[in-house]
Amino acid sequence: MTLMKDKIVSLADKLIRVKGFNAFSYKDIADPLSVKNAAVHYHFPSKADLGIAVVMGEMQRFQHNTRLWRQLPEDEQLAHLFDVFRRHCHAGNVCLMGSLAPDYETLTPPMQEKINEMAEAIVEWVTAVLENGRKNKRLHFKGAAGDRALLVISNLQSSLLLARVMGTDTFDRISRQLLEDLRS
Amino acid sequence: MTLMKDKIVSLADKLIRVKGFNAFSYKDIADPLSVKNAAVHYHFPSKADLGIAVVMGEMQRFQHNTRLWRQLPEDEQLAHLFDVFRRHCHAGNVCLMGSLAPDYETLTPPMQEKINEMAEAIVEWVTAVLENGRKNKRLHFKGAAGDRALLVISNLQSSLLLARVMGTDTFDRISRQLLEDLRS
DNA sequence: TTGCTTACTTACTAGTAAGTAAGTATTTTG
DNA sequence: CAAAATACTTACTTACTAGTAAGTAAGCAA
Repeated sequence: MTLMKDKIVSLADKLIRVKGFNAFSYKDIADPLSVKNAAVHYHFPSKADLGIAVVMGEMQRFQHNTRLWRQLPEDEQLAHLFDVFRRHCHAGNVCLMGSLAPDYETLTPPMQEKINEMAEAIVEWVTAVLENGRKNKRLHFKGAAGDRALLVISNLQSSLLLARVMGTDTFDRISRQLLEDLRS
Repeated sequence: MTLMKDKIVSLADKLIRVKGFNAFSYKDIADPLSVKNAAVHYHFPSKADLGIAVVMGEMQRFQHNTRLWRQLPEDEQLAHLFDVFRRHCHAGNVCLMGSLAPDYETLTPPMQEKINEMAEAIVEWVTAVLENGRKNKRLHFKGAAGDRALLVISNLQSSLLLARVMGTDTFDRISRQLLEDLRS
């Protein structure tokens, strides 16, 4: 767990969320950390390696968070997820999926694969929470839980994108509506 | 109405939707059209000029379509909009907003401005359709029409992104769910 | 037919991209 | 204490980027 390695991943994560994967360079990482671009290549030989590390970092945070929330009622677990996105919104970030999906066709197959894994992990978790929440009468919706999960994720992702163009209250308007729909 | 100029815009539109604005170059446009990159610069001095032309083209198509649909019942107007997105989905495209929003911070202010205009035009139209549809009992939903419009647009946008990563049926699952929610 | 405009090409610049080979200082290990 | 691994730097390459300056061929206009 080198310090520098973590700093590189963390900065790359931020750059992907703010500028997009194809719009940042190794220089954008090396300069703020006061190292040379070759130092970044030492830790991550190719840009795809760095991209994969960023996605894996996000997956670990997601797993860590959802474990912390496991004991809570399902509507509160969902509210916590919304809150993660809200914080990103106010930091001017979009979510990793929202940033990487448009660039998907320009990425290497191994990186595409990691993005697929991340997407499936999130869908799986939201589906389970919705399904259990409906059983416990804490959440109410029509149709299959899997389909509804896609709708929820799609909204969270896209409201961050819209918020960037139309202002941060866009996120709150969408997510409030969405959470109210599920609670009543 | 030069032929070449239209071909350039049309190809740029496709490239933005498939690879993203920062991932294509003038060469990607010049080569398939069998001209030199300077020819592209002749028509569009800077890449931002080209980007603006693409956004304006999309706005014109949107205006043209919505005018054609004006006489239809609101739920059918909405279904037509969904269909435009469905066709993009099956062509492997994401929508312009979905592609340009992640890159927003890397774009020039004039181009950001044009994207804002496009977003506002779409939100305005969907809001009006939802509002009228609720009056005519053809659409049913809770909350403000403007908030609901954001939710609808957010879903259309994001389901194209998710479809790219998780397969095209993702789009259909989300949009069916969404349209059923509004119709019942 | 002279002159202007349109739509390019040719040939180039300056800058930046990812990536690498070889060297070095520092720490770790047998 | 010597060897080897770690974490870099220096210096470089190759390839591509947006963008430009100058020239040209074809068509139209007075």
